[in-house]
Amino acid sequence: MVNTKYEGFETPGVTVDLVLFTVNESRLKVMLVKRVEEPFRSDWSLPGGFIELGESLDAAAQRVLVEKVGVSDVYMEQLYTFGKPKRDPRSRVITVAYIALIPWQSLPQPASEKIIDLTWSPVDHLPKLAFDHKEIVNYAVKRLRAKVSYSNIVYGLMPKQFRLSELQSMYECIIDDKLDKRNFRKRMLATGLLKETGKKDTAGAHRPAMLYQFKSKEIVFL
Amino acid sequence: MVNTKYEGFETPGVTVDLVLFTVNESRLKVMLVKRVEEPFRSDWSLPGGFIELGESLDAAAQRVLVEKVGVSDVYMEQLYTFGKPKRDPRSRVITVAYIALIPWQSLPQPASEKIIDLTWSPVDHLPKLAFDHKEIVNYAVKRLRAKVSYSNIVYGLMPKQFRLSELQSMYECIIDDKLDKRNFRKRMLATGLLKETGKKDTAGAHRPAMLYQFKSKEIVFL
DNA sequence: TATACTAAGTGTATGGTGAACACTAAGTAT
DNA sequence: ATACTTAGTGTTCACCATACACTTAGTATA
Repeated sequence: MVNTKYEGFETPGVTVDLVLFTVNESRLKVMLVKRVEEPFRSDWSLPGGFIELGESLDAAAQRVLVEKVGVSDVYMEQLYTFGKPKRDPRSRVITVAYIALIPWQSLPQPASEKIIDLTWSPVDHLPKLAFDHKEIVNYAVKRLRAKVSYSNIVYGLMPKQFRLSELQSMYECIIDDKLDKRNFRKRMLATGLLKETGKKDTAGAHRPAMLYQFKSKEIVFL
Repeated sequence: MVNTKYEGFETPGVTVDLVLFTVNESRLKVMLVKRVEEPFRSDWSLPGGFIELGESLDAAAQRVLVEKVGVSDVYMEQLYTFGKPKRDPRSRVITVAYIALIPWQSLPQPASEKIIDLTWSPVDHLPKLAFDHKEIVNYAVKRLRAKVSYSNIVYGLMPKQFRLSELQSMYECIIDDKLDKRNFRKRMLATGLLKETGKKDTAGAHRPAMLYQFKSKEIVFL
């Protein structure tokens, strides 16, 4: 904090931007929206919005999530604050970036007229992005990949019940590497964070798999 | 980013606040400055300041460091952004908090007339702090303690050359726990980040110790 | 209804890493 | 010369991560 009063200073704008992750078709993807205004008109960008005065940063991120994606109650955490002076060519804008995770199954089907200005892009084949959004996405991917290895953060991408093989391929999509099945199962069950549901998944022409779920929604560091 | 223009919105103030760590008298300490104005007049607070329009967040943090502490070229990283609506009772202020590390030996001696409004407080015996600064400090301590265990971030607190026993007690002060001498030395030397200087520290009535230094100033994750 | 197909599910051996643990070495002070 | 202080050094053991291949239980189809 500082002793100086703020009146008389020209003040920067403050936004939140969301890096919303999902996994679909075995790819880690982020949500992008098409800009309809200059600058960067018709480029892709992260969903975001200016914070409102009575609203905390977390609340602003939640609001943007509801407004732009139509979901709530997903895992979200603050990522980093980006504030280079020229990141928005119009005026000084500082953005507090958030990561959010959403299971593909939980996504609402977008209305058909809106689908054109919303896309899910694989993180390793991003299109040109507006502002410094590519930098933000890359930073977010780095954080997510790191966090996957020392926490159970993937729960945020899983449906309520799932096969262990689905959990494994979720890990594999995120870290972009293969894992050993037996070791993976041992490690996961050893955490004590999973419980059998008793139900079996009988889909597919093969032996049915036990369905599991997380005991708790809390994120835990291993 | 968002499509809406920002003109016409009442905008929040944006500051940077510094959690500046050092270790002295075997205690992990943070720098605090006494407030001279309302609100929280004569309470302790973190050094900070409003960002200027042409200035990046990192640059603002550097500037505050130079202005308030009189040092530069120290390890610094962005910590987190705090933005609860009522954290400043006067008006909406969002603060981007930074961590900085400085070896005690590198601190300039404060001019005697200023010393009264600057103090170094052990992190586990903080006085009452202005705004939400206690929350910020606690978050910073958590981050520092975690990071110490998986990186060589302590280099930021060490003088150029040091005995391994000094390095060990630096770790011990930060994590507030004792370490085994032989295991510590093995682990540190195994990182390959240290090199012998060839010099010995002959101070003290005992066997002289080899002086070491870090090969590089880069922070490395182990 | 037998056979092919697919994914589920399971155990062991090995190498590496972290933790516990105590004595000798090399100086200074008295 | 003796006491004192910190520097410096190796080994054992328990645990964990890794590598690795076959049997099981269903469905599909010939």
